[in-house]
Amino acid sequence: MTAPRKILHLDLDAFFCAVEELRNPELKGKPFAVGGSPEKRGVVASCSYPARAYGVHSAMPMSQAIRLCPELIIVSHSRGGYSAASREVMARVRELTPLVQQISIDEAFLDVSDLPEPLETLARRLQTRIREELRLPCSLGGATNKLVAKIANDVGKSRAGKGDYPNAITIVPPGQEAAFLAPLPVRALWGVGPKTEEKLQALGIFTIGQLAAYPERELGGLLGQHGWELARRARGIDNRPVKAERGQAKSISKETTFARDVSDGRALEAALRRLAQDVARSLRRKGYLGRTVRLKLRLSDFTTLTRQTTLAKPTDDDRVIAREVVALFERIWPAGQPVRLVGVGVTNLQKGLVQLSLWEEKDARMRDLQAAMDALREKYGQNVIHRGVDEWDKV
DNA sequence: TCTGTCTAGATAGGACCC
DNA sequence: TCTGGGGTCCTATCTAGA
Repeated sequence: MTAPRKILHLDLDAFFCAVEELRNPELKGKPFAVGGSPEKRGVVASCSYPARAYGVHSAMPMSQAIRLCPELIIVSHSRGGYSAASREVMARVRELTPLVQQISIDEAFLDVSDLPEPLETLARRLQTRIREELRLPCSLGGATNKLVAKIANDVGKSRAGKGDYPNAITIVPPGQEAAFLAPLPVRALWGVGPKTEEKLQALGIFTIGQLAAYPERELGGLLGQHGWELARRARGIDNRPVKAERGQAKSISKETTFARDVSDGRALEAALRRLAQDVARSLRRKGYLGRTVRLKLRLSDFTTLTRQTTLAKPTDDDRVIAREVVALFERIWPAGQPVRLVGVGVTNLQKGLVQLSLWEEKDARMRDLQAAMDALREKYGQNVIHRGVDEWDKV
């Protein structure tokens, strides 16, 4: 019989807020939220624990957050700097074990089965190091699998005292998985969102224990493959490995919500072209080509339409993506209908060797042009610059 | 040549996650 | 009264070709 695995789940507490406090210590102890502005229909990306005491939570519309907490300080999340802090944390995590699966900017799973120390000791050591070296608070959950480790962490954080960072450590011993999960609401289970919760409640299932006791076959009949999977998870069974390598991206997209709904066709088309440019730039930066171009439209009543088209050849070209997405838009937009959000995405990705060389060639030509401009500037002075910019645009 | 069946791929939408 | 952005995965339906 193999020994049970030892898995840790690390979550940086109110990560964006913690980074903002490092940048501006005056925020400490005050109710503040990082996110978009209420005028631009922004939502809360992260909020401080004093703000949470007012009922503010992430994903809440910022306008609603302000109503709940009128003295709420809003910090724009466009200032960035979070990735650098995240990299610092992950570097320390990888010093403990190379078996790290980073699942978002502020979360990771660690497989520490090969280390001799107990989970709690390892969790405490990592937490102390991140706090002392980076001044960032974090919580950890530990168990024999990823599912239970994550839920343990969520439970530990929610049980911590309100008003300050939780800095929690919660370990579920081997064999105790199902008993630990049983009293928790089904919503705590990975893969149960508002819709599935509603369906389960209609069956009289409110807790994970009730879900575990429910006939598996009936769940499968009601929810398909998802039902079978939930039945296993409810018993604390999860054999998924901690995947240290990051898989290849499946899609790249950009979208924008207008501050006010837009019904002017030309303005919408211009927004789509800008997004197509952003997507193409992102593809090139990451070295991908995409073959399927996807349009997303959200109307003022929140109905969301998507249309996609598959190209004969994969691309990372702004003009091709813009052309396709505008054609899709013209096909489905009921002229004059107010639009709340537009999005452009590319799927069917592959690594872009051919196109990349074209861009490299373009870069080389730009470098040549730059060298020529420098030489001219040296010879004739600054007045050659405008001519040079025209040449640049042609490239 | 026409029709039915099967299958794979494309498409659209939904649910969920952080 | 409101409901972001960037992803992944799943399912139902449509369609084209064998």
